[in-house]
Amino acid sequence: MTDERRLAVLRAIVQDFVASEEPVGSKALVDRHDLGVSSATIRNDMAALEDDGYIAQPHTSAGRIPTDKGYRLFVDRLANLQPLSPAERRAIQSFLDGAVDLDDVVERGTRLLSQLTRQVAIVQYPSLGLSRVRHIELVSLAPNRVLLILIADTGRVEQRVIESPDAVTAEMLAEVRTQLNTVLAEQPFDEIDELITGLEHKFPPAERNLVTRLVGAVGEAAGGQVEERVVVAGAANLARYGRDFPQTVHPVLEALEEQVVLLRLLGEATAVEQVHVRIGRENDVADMATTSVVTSGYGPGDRAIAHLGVVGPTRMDYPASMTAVRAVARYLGRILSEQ
Amino acid sequence: MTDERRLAVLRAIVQDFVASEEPVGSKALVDRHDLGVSSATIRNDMAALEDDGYIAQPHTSAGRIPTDKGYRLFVDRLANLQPLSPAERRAIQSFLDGAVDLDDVVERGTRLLSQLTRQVAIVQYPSLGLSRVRHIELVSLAPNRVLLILIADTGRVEQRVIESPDAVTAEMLAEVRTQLNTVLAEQPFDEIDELITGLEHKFPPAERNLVTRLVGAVGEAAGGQVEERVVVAGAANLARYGRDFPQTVHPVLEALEEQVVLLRLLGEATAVEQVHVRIGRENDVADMATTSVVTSGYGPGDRAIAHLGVVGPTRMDYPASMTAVRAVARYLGRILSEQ
DNA sequence: ATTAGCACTACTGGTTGGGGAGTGCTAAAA
DNA sequence: TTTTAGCACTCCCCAACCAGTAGTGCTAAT
Repeated sequence: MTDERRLAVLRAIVQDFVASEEPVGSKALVDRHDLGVSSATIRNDMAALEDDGYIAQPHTSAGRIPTDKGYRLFVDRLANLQPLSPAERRAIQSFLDGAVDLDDVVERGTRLLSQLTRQVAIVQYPSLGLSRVRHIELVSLAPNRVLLILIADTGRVEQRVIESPDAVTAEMLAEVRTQLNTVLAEQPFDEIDELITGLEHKFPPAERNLVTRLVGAVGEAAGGQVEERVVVAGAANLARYGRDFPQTVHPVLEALEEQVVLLRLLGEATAVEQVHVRIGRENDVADMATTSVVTSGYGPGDRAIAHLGVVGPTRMDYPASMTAVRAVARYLGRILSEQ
Repeated sequence: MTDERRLAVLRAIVQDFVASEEPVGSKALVDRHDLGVSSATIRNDMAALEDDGYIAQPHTSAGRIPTDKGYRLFVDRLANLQPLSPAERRAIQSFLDGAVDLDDVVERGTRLLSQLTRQVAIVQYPSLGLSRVRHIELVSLAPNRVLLILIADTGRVEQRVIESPDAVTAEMLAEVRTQLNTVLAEQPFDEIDELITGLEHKFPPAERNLVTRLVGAVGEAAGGQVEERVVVAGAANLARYGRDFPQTVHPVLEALEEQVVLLRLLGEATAVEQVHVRIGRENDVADMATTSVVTSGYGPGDRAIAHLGVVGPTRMDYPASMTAVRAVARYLGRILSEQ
């Protein structure tokens, strides 16, 4: 019994099961793939694969379905990512080219990804913490109310209203704006805190109170994971699978409404260009034990400053999802580098 | 046979069916509501109600369920909205009080509404067209790239990047900004187009090209329904009902991802304080024939400048939904008027 | 190491037969 | 005229049962 054939059998099982959504038996396998041996031989191989935990039987006398471990082996060693077809490539291009904004880019990217994979797509905005300051703007809304606008080099724009106990004059505002921009321009957001400490001492004592407050707000807005933003699209695709894991779809949908969960799913900083797959229980969100997540980092250079990915049932078309995720990540990265 | 009793029977049927999700029979009715007559009498009433199209039988020898027409009569004449409990009132208050931003308000409002009703909640941002300009800001991002920021009196902030063929100097930008603000401050957004036509003639010919472009972008951003924004939360709640209308949940979820559909659902300008109900086929979205929509306008004054609502199965708790929608609309309106 | 053959298992789908909830109708009572 | 008790009837629901079948594991032969 050659080891390669066993792997080929596993691959065939995964492919057939993903396609048919039904347990696949030895007979069906030899019919649809020319493995060159009889179904009896395949049965032996399957028994071995089951012993090793790669596949399982829903019940005796049923076909086999891949286990999480089986999928893992599949994506690690058996999945060959075919490149996108020129048509797909063009579709992506034209879909993303019309974008005018970062908002637009992220929005379209998410929709695109969900349509491409027919699954739930998640795209994170470029993380502020990993970007640089392009510009800071302060706009007076009312005497004691200032709108703070942060613009990052990725094109991301964040705004926040700051309430001030005292009235703010236009001159003060202009002065603070200038100071902030000279000190912070082109600096990484995550160094803002250090850079602006003590800035209020450049101002006359009477204004210090206000300046401290403004500066504090800048630091806060820039600092936290508070300001991570994530967009989801294609939740309807989950329902398509509903028939199979019916009572599972509700908690999953619920989980997908939580920012925190989304960020956890997208995972820690991976390198750009590297596609990550977490299968079933591998992702540590309780309600997601029956789903898999395919993610990738993306960014303008070779550092990932944001993540994107798709969520679907463990029984998904991994190669297709991985190619799509990688492709969209690349395009978004390219767009970011043009900003 | 008194007419009132027939209505009471309809009310009882609606209430029981909403609670139990099962067809309700004459026997069960007299058990749970003291109607003072026997089940045989109720049967007669039910036959009459069925003749008039208010209730229907899934099949012979089953109980009755309300038809769309029945629900309609129920909400029009039989539903008595009980006021919120003090506890609920406090919950809403504390939930919305923490909001710092308009974004925050809308976000929290949507979540609140979906939790209150356990249904899908939709909240629209205050329509730009119906707001007034508070401030317009132009920020130079790159020599030929300008960030346009529109701030409305509702606190809504819109931004848009404008590409310019020629380089823009800081002085030009400042001049345009001043002009725009003097002309437009406190003016309604939907009059912007008229107000800014010809503005470029106030500038030297060399700059006119650019000014036209900037001004055009302002008009465009302000003008269209393009810039309506809608937020959805609680889509997971749809799945709870999945068991009942199982293959219906997918198209509904899909429809809810389309901005256009959402706006159609929220409907045309209703007066503030007035809760609207559209039942089943009454709302003209094809995939929504089995869902009902409860909406209300909201705004700072007595004019509705935005809408919000919930979407659920036709078999929903209308009184509860209507009270919740009305309450949240009121609170949001109040918050807007404080901006 | 592979394969044919065979006994065995358990799901699937169709059929059958109470049991029950609910109805409509009729005739009597109020 | 309205209400009610009684009763026959309908049709769903459920469980049991029954082949039919797809699939397996094992054994013995190639």
